[in-house]
Parts: sequence; structure tokens; C-alpha cells
Amino acid sequence: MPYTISEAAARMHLSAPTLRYYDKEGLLPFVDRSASGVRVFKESDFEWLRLIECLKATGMPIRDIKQFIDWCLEGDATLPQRRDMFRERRRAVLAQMERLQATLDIIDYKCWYYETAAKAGSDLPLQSFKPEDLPEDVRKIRERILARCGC
Amino acid sequence: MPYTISEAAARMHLSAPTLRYYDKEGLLPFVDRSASGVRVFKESDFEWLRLIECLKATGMPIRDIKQFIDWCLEGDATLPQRRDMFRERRRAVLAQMERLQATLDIIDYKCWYYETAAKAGSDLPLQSFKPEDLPEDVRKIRERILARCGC
DNA sequence: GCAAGGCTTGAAGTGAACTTTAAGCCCGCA
DNA sequence: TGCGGGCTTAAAGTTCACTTCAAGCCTTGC
Repeated sequence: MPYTISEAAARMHLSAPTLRYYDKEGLLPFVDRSASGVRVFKESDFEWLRLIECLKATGMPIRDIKQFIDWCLEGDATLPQRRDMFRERRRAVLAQMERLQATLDIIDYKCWYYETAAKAGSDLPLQSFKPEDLPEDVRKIRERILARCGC
Repeated sequence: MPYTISEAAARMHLSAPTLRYYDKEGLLPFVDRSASGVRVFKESDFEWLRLIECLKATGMPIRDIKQFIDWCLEGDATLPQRRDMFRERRRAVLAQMERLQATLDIIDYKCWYYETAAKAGSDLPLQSFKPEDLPEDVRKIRERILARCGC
């Protein structure tokens, strides 16, 4: 049940110094210490670590994650702040997903472009390609790309 | 048709120093200069800038984007490398999308959790919640979360 | 003709998130 | 009893992607 910092780090695919850094930044106030000052990670600490990992994945800076942890320690009075924070995180993630979809369309188009060009040994023929000559699926991608940038 | 560096930056929602930085890093070898050494951006340069923006959005570091630009300058011989690069970028974007979907599930769950807790003024009742008591949609999210971490 | 404003460069500074180093403590084992 | 290994800390170093600064060059308007 109890884990040393190295074991906890391995389980979270992090380094021990990273966990120490998070602790120093105030992200891990819930981690217990042994009599001699050694960090002892318990099962429930991994819930917190997974949540921190999740918030980091939304692009949240350490400073703001600390704010959230602090709110958790303050108790029920900060429930509205925490609710608002997650609503805001939700918006941020949805925005990132849209951005990533737009990026994927361009990458997909380029994949087709370079697959075709590499097969032909040159991309000159592609320069004079007309939209009508594109394969159906590539044309669709191209249309989405053009629709987005408003050209 | 021609743009100064500040105009080009404004159009790309970047700063002029950022464009100079990109140029210094070798990302903009295609940008022309006036007789007195002033950068002059033409329409086709924005295609390049949009592509650089796209590659950055995939999480690609500047160094690797420069590699791609260099390949472009080298001509047809590097078409396979460029094709492979975009295939690899595609994999990276799909992985990011999956990661973001997993993150969104956790955030959605937390949104429900804190909306419920904030309404109740406390999150204690939620601690003893049974999965059966969850609303249908929240239960679905919860199941996806659990399925992912393999618990 | 000259001052203002925008361009140029190289170099130094910034902030975020670690990572590495150095010095020291504690525990288990031969 | 002493040695090795893993823990502790504070502090310094690293990387990335800019950003800011300083000094100077063009061009344009009064």
C-alpha cells in the first residue's frame, strides 16, 4: 500500500525530482511523511496525482493547479470556484480539440500531397492540380480547410 | 500585396519579434528583402506561415520545423522524408486527440461533481454516492474513464 | 535638413517546467 | 561498525520559445 517517491513516480510515469518539484510548488499537501521526513505515498494520493495530470493535460499552469488544490483544502466554501474552474477547463479543452481537428485536416491533406508527390518523384504535377481532380475524400478535407480560414 | 514585418505579424496574430526569431532560426528562407535589407512579405509567404503554424500546433519543435523547411529547399529528393514526417505528425495529432478526449471525460465528470456539490453546498453526500445513483450520461462518462485506466 | 517612426541586428532577459548537483541524513545488512 | 543505497533539501543549471534591449540604419513629412 505505501509507496516511496521513486515507486510513486514510476507508477505515474514521472521522475522523482518532478514529484518533489510538484510538492515544493504546493501541489501535494496531502502526501504523508514518515517520522524521519520521508514522503510516503498512499493509494488515495494517486487520485490526486491523476487529477493533477488531467489538469496539466488541459494546459493549466502549475500555479493555477496549486490554486485549485488550495481551494480543496479550504473546504465547501470554495465549491463554486472549483465548479467554475472545471467549466472553464471544459471550454479550454473543447477549443483545443477544435484546433487539433483543424490541424489534422491540414496534415491529412499534406499526407495525401506528399504520398502522391513521393510516388511520382516530383511535386510539380501537383502544383497544377485542379480541385476537381482531387480524390473525393481529399476534396472534402480541402473544403473544410478552406471553409475554416474563410477563403 | 507586399507586407512589412509588422503587417505580416498582425495578419498572422504574431508579434514582429516572433517573425524575426523564426527567420533567425531558418524557418523563413523564402521571405524577400528590399534593397536596404528590409523584409518584404508576399502573399505566398503566408502559405508557409500557415503551414508553420499548423506544424507548431501538432507540438513540433522549431528545430524540426526547420528540418522540414530545409527539405523543401533541397527539392524532390526529400519528398519521401517529408511524406514520412507528415505521417508521423498525423500519428502525433491522433494521439493528442485521444489524450484530450480522455481528459475531457474526466473534466466532464468533475463538472457534474462540482455542479452537484456546489448546489448542495457540500461534497460530502457525493462521497457516498453509488454508481447506480449517477445520471445516465455521467455513468457513461465514468465507465469510459474507468475502462481507460484499466481499473 | 533633420526629427520621428519603423526597420535592422546581436545580445541579453524572461518564465515555465523541470533537471541536475551538492551536501547530508537514515536504514538495512555484512 | 561501517558502507551502500535511497531518501532529504536548497540551489543552480537547462531547454524552449519567445521578448526586450541597445544601437544603428532608412525613409518620409514638415
